[in-house]
Amino acid sequence: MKLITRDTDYAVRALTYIANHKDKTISVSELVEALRIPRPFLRKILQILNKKRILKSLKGQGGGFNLAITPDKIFIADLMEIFQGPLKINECIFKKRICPGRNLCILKMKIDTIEDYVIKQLRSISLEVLL
Amino acid sequence: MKLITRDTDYAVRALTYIANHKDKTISVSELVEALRIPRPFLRKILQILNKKRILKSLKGQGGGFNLAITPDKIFIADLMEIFQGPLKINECIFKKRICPGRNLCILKMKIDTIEDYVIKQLRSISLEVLL
DNA sequence: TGTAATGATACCATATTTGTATCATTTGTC
DNA sequence: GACAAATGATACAAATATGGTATCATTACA
Repeated sequence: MKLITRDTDYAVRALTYIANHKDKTISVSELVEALRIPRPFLRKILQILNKKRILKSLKGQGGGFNLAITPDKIFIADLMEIFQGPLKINECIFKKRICPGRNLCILKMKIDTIEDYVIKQLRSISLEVLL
Repeated sequence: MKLITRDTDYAVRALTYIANHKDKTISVSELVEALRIPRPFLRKILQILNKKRILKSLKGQGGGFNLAITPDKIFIADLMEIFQGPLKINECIFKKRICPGRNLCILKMKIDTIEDYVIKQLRSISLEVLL
């Protein structure tokens, strides 16, 4: 059961590193060196974060990445949504079918309650909290 | 993000059906008919539940399954453990590595807190509650 | 003894996750 | 301007997990 996947995890690591060196533009090479994350995979992740306006990139010699927004505005929940899709803990099993009975509806309700709590928590964890 | 996988879901459905007909021995055929679950897959699931002493089986003509324990002693968390492995929401990403910094430890602690809540909730949902 | 049931087990298909490879584009430096 | 160092875009591939099949053995009732 994976709440946080590898790419989200890598994103957190990269972002915390970048946040901890906020005066400097950080290249992929430096991140690979520091975090030991497979280079092409990390590049893909950073490119996504750039597109999502969480990082901004500088091309060319001496280029690399900086935070596009302050760490208190970046939440774990955001990163999870970016890399793992919508925050639905219970990726609904009942989707393509007629819900086959009240009993499972009760279960669904209970799972939904749990889900609400989890999402609320995830939305409260900012990058700043982790620094 | 899937909290409950298909096999756990099918197990819940089968068990609720069996629980709702507790005087009768329920065959795979009847369950397939009632629940529209692929037969060989359902069989596998029922066999596992039998091994785990949640169902008891009767072989031969007129055979099938009955609950081995009362519905108030069967919890969603149990079924999830059977079909999805240990209840670790955060199937630890830090496992095979040296934890690379305090920041991620903080994240881990926060996730652990969420996890404790979720597991506690799941352990409180019995089959009886769903009937 | 035949048949209707489950037990055990090996296999297969598909989707997701994780990671790779390659070429195009931009930009600083000589 | 040419070169080199960086990211952008994108297609591909390996590994794993999930969902499902197939088959033969075993049991037990009629």
